[in-house]
Amino acid sequence: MAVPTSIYQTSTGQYTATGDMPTYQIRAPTTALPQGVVMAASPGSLHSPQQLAEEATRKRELRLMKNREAAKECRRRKKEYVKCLESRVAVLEVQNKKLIEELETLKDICSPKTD
DNA sequence: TAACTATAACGTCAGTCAAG
DNA sequence: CTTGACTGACGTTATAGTTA
Repeated sequence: MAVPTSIYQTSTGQYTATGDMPTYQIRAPTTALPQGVVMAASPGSLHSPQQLAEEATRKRELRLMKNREAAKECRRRKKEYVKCLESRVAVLEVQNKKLIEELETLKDICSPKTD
């Protein structure tokens, strides 16, 4: 099943906002591990099925923990992006209102008098 | 006050994509 | 091809507001 890519996602995964608003490019390499993460022993030192199972479990827990953090960060960025869009909507609505008013004024000025 | 509803935040899975 | 980061989708949980 194909998962549709987000309409607000660039090819590199950053959120973008068009127009005057800032562009988010905050994807940074995550080098630091969360506290409490123990690095694996080198693969060559694993032998017994017991050790292999423990290694698999450890890898899974590490993956889940990283994904947990990634999901939090992803949601935070998305919220920020939505906020950004909302404030842009507000600005454009004000702009639009002003332009409509200006248009009405110009119409009044330019329309032939009918007395 | 208990039962219900709406909403937000979360954790996990599965899929995509870019880099190596 | 493999791997790691990212993110949509889904189910769960917590919390606040509403109603009988």
